[in-house]
Amino acid sequence: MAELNTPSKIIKLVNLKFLHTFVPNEHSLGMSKKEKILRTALELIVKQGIQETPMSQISKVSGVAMGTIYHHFKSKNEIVNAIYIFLKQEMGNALLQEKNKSTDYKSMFFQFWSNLFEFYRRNEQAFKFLQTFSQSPLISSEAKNDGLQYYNPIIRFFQEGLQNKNLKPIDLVLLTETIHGNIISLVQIHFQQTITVNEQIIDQAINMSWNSVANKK
Amino acid sequence: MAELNTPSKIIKLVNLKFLHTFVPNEHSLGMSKKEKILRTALELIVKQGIQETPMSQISKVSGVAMGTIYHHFKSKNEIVNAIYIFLKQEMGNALLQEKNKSTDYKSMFFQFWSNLFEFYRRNEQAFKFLQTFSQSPLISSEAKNDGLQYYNPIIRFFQEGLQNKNLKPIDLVLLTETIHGNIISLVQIHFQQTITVNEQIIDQAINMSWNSVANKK
Amino acid sequence: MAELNTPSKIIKLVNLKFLHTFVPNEHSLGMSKKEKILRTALELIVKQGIQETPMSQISKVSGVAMGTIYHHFKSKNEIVNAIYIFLKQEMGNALLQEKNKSTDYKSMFFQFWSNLFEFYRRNEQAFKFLQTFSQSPLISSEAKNDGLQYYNPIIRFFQEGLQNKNLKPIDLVLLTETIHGNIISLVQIHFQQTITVNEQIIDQAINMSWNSVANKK
Amino acid sequence: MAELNTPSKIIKLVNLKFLHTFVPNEHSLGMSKKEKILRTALELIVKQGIQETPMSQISKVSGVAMGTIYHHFKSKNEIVNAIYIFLKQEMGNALLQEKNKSTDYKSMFFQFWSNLFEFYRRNEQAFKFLQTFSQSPLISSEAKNDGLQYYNPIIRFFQEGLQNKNLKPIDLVLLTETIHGNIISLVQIHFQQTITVNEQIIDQAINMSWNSVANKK
DNA sequence: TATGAATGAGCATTCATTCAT
DNA sequence: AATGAATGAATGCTCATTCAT
Repeated sequence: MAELNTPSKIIKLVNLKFLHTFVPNEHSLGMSKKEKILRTALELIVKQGIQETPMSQISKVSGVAMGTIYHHFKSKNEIVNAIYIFLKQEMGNALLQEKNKSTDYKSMFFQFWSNLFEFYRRNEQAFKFLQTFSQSPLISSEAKNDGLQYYNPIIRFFQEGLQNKNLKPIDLVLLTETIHGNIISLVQIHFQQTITVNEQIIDQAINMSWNSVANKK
Repeated sequence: MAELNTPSKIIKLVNLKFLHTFVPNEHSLGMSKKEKILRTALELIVKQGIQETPMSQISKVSGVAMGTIYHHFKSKNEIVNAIYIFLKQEMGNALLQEKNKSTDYKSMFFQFWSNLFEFYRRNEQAFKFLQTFSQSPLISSEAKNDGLQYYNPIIRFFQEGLQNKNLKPIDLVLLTETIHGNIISLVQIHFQQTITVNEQIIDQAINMSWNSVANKK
Repeated sequence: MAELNTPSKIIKLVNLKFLHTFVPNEHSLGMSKKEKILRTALELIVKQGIQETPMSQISKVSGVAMGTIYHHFKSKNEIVNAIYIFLKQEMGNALLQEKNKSTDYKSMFFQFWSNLFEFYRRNEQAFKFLQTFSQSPLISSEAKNDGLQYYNPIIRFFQEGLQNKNLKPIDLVLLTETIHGNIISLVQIHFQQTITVNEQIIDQAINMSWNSVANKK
Repeated sequence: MAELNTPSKIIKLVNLKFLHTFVPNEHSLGMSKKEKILRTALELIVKQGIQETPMSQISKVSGVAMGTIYHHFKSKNEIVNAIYIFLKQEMGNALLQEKNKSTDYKSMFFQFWSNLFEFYRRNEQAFKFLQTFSQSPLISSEAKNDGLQYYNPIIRFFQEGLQNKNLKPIDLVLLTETIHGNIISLVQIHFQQTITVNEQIIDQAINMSWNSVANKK
């Protein structure tokens, strides 16, 4: 871990960005109605589930009238999809943050891994939302396809590793899904609080990932 | 993989068991009402989601009257919990099937891995149900606790591996979650059908898992 | 009051009678199924209301199977009517108990008054049931007509009082309903426990009734 | 009776008031939705009983959609309580109407008696509703407590009568309940139509009440 | 843009009654 | 007589969406 930049700074940026991304009107002092709706919906849906979150509650908690919500979004489903697309973007941004200048493959692997882990850790709602709804039929295939693009940098990174024999010859899809799964596992442990996820645990986890794919020459 | 027994036979047994476990009345030739309800509910819930599966549909599809469903189960929720508990049991049984007589640690690791993977692969509904509802607040904590016990054999197996230095010194929780996550990842690839999961892919996947934890002496 | 027999002895007789009236089979050591059903229904209906007392609960609490209940009674309604008829009979019996040998009109008035009051006081369930369902359309008009006959002795007693100028010239229906209402009022005070209904209060109450109708010559 | 104002005019006022009390929006020409719901519910519940009056029927008969009913009232129960509270208010108003300027105690007694009798007689639905549900556990204790206050003027009037020896020394609770019971009895006779309740009968009834409590000096 | 009252189809659940044993 | 599993119509209530203002 010593050679890695701590991801905390990166995430702070991400979080600040998060705070304002929903705001289309940069002149408004408060949040735009649209942002209020999305924030409230995300919070309530993660806490309660989609079916357990009536539009009336989103209206009440956000302070935006029912009719206004429907002015901005065609349906409840559209809100869910809007949240999904936004969070995927955020995740994509987090992945690329402060990429280590080093061209050392292992360092870059650690950087990616850490970026994604920290993004999820810092954005519990985002993590839970994406975990719950990534597979859901509620999310349109357009939104899903749109979301896939953000993995492209990683996929390219893995392809490069396979070509350069930094990685063992493993099917690209298997490689991607497994490493992503490893990150998810650690995030889940973190939020379940079964054990405290400290630097040592993170270190163990990243190294498990690395050892599962690294081509020891 | 050559040294591993194919798990397909095991799973067939499990499935047969599955067919009859719900049947309390050994004299009945067909399925008991209770079994019909649970099977239908599992099928519909996996396909459509819980909220999208009205009790009236479970009644119609299963051919069991509404009132009869409520004679056997207190609520829709209780049905979901009953399915959860049953599937966890099945999973627990699958884990222990045809345990290789070999005391070679690696072989046993492969056996466990394969058992669980094959169980999920052969029981798509079980997999999707457990993926979707394992985290859900709909499942009572009693049911969840009950479900945890079935992992005990694996946990003991990992503890033993740590003690005997078969495994690298890794936190036990991290170890368990990560390996389980690896299996899940492969199952998901299988069901998404992005690529065809053949013996070679399975072999790569198990070896990724093994390499991530094996203590190369 | 001094010249009146204490009604307690009377009521004890009534109660004993009550205990056995439901028992058609005098050889049975326990209660008959029919009696168990009626007793349980009375208790539950008074406590919870009719709609809040499902047949299934009557079955469970009485220990008599659903089918058996329907063997003895055509419907839930029939149970309610059976209870009504039985309780009216009991009331009728109570009215006539230990009638004072004295032919003094006032004494006899006091006797009637006291008999009815004590019957209600000793049989809370009977009182509440009759109060609630006497007006109810659930009770068939046959049952209601049947119930009316038990007031005949009182009606005759009042007619006699009117003829003999013991009573003021008051419409017979008004007379009967008002005096009965007076008794009901006292019973209600007793069960509401706003005040403790002791001998003095009872005395005041009977005298109010008497003063409202007595022809002071 | 000659010295008493006929209460009919009073009641007409009450009824007019009744017509408009439910209307919160003074600009609406017709009844408010809320009023339509309450009126319809009162009518149907009195005619059929609570359990026999489904919300769907209230919706259909009132011409207000189901959802709208639940927009205004949290539950069926809340509707029942709203009706109860409203009717108790009406009764309270009726009690105080056109109070005779005379300070003659007997006249005032007759006035109160007549006011309450006429209110019930003119408002059959109110009478039946209150008779049926005043004891019911469906009515919240808050509503019941709220309802009690409307009897205060009468209670004070009786206390005064006891102090001034206009009335015999009778327990206040007994006094109140009995006189109220007498009124109820007459109203019931009226609605049962066993006999026609004309001025003469009313006169007899009030005098029975008065004779039962008056202190003949 | 914004509001929130109004809509009504849809759902989980209940319960009187039946019937095979 | 007795049993209790089975039935399914009926009910209270929810909630995504519309629309008049």
